[in-house]
Amino acid sequence: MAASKPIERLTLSTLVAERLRGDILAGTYLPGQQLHEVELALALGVSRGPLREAMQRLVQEGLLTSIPHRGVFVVDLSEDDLRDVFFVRASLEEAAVRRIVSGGTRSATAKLLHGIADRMDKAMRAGDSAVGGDLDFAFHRTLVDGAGSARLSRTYATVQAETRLCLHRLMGGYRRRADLALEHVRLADLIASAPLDAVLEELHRHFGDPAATLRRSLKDSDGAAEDTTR
Amino acid sequence: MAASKPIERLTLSTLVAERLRGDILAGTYLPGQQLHEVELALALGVSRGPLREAMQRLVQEGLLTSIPHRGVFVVDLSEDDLRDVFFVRASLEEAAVRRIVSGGTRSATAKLLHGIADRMDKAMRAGDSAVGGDLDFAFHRTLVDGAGSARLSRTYATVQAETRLCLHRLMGGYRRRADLALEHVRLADLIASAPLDAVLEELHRHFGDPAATLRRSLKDSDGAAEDTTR
DNA sequence: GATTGTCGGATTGTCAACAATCCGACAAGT
DNA sequence: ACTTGTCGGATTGTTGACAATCCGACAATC
Repeated sequence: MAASKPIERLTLSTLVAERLRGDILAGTYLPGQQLHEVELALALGVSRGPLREAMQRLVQEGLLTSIPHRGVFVVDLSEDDLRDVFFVRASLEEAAVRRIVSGGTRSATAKLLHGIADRMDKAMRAGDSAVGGDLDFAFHRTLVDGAGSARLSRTYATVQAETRLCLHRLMGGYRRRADLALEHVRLADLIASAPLDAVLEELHRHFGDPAATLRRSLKDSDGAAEDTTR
Repeated sequence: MAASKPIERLTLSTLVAERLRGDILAGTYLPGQQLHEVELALALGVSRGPLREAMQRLVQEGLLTSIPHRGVFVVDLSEDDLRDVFFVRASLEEAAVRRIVSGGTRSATAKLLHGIADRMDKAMRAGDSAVGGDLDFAFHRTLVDGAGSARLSRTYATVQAETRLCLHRLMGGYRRRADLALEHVRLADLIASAPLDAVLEELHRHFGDPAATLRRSLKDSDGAAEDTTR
């Protein structure tokens, strides 16, 4: 007999949090939009208690903001927020890279990253930006997971969620760029065997300058296939 | 007339979260201890709803862990947890140092840090380890705050809280070491004007090896004035 | 016209009651 | 003796009702 995992129990508040997180990240709600408890509880078929608990979680994750006695609102991220998100994301990814390159997970991580980069290349060639975008996120998440630090990964998840919000809010979504997948392949190559400095340099190049990316994005609002970093 | 700040509204759940956080960090509850909702709500004079919301927050902060239908427990941190906490803390502090040294907050941050280090020195000379310990935490928090990143500071706060838990759980509290305050003075000096590499090197030295620190702490359980890092 | 005061409606915050879950103790069956 | 089934008690999870808060609209006053 195969060994089994314990059955995972999920409270209603957990399920509600997951649903809301997905909807927020999918852009279902406008930035700054208020989530009305009574209306939302009715729509989800739950009472307000678990909904409040769920929203509390998302407030902690940075996706919602709560004003006592006024309500809970979807965050409205500014250009400064974008800069901050990118700064923290970059810091976390760098920390992960430092650990991966100096530790025992280097080749395993590179292998996973190569897998994702290849699938991302295929998706891009097939013109499927949505899948490509998801794989882009997965690439970076896998990179951070490669450090083997639960807390680093958990922190990264929240910041990555905010990145998605920034994409919707400030940049009009994930955009395809011709060589984006190849950049990821290159990163995976470097992570496999390059010196730390070379990896970090490429990572920096890969991120670019968030503000400049934003400005280009706003100028090219009719979609000139310009880069949007993840 | 002086300009006034808006009056801050606090929900009961916020107040409960703050109280619980303080009590947990003060070691009021044993590692792994269950917090019983009915009993605790009675003791705090609130209903279970706000208490549940508060506990949800602390679960997100990593101080509590929730098992559906079983209850909420104070986290029981292992040696691996200690390593992880220290790794993430160090990563965040490094990221802060990189930004401070390359940005415009260098001298202001160093000034604040010097102030704290001096007060810490005085407290240590006066034999007041508790104040010294609090100042030690404040030093590092101020260092991270100097990066001017709200998200970095917020993340650091949660990891620092876990550090305090580790101290209680695994190391028997904050211990005084003769030259600890001077180490902080030295760090503040380096942050004021040294090259990045020198600052980072001293920061690494300052942290030491968490596992070795733990082992020394367990061996010296009768208190040989050995270092406990923050 | 500007300022102050009042009120009602919408919404959030809290509470207490009931439902659901889980675990341990005990009984029954093999 | 070991395994399976049942039940009760303790606790958590959810619900709906009531309390509290806030804001905007409107009236009254200067």
